Amino acid sequence: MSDDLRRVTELDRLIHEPARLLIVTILSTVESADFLFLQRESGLTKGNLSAHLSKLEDAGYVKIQKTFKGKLPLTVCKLTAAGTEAVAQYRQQMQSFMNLTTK
Amino acid sequence: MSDDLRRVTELDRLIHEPARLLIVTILSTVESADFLFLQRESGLTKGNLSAHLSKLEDAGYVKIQKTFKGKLPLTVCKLTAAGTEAVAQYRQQMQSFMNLTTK
DNA sequence: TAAACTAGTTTGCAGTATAAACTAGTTTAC
DNA sequence: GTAAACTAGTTTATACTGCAAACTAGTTTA
Repeated sequence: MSDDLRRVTELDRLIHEPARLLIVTILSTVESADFLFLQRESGLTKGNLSAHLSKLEDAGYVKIQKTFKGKLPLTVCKLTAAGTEAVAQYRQQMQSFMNLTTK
Repeated sequence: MSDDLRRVTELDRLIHEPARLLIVTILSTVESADFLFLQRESGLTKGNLSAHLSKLEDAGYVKIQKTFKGKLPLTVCKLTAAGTEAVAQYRQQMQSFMNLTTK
């Protein structure tokens, strides 16, 4: 009876975490973003952002390129195809869930 | 600029957890529900359900009444006014977030 | 009266989010 | 020239969490 409702427990926890949901959402609005841009936009601390980015990278959702801007390190992040797909699916599942009880 | 987006990190974590989101959503569709009904509907294990209910109770979101059905214990759960309000707010916040990028 | 069942709760463990502390290098001040 | 402050991150420590297995307390069945 509440089989549809139950699917809420199948949400991708990697995306579900608010800090990461924020990060991937920001990333989905730009072609790519460097670390400091993400930090400013998200308001997360460096440590926190770094840890979340590593998880997203491990999951294959974000590609991280380390280069240099002049002599300073520059970390550029970009959603992968898998990441884009995961975000789309998450949004679809969450919206479906919301629609089940909103009306 | 992404101030609106950032609010996603302010979501009530107590409600955000999928298992609890499921529980409170089920509770919001009924006047009250006993433990076994919730277990069947949610598909959660007893231990898990018990632990989540305790958290919701501690938060004041769910009222738990322990009685007996004949000689067997019966645990009846019910959303409190605060719980109903918290769920409504969560839904509103999550929907706002979704609307920011879905469009 | 022993075995199986009911209705839960507690415990143990593995995983998590977070900020503080750290690393490695660069620029500025004196 | 070298000490202090800054940049751009990563690692570590801690406190919290979700989860199922093990347990509790009582009841019914054999």
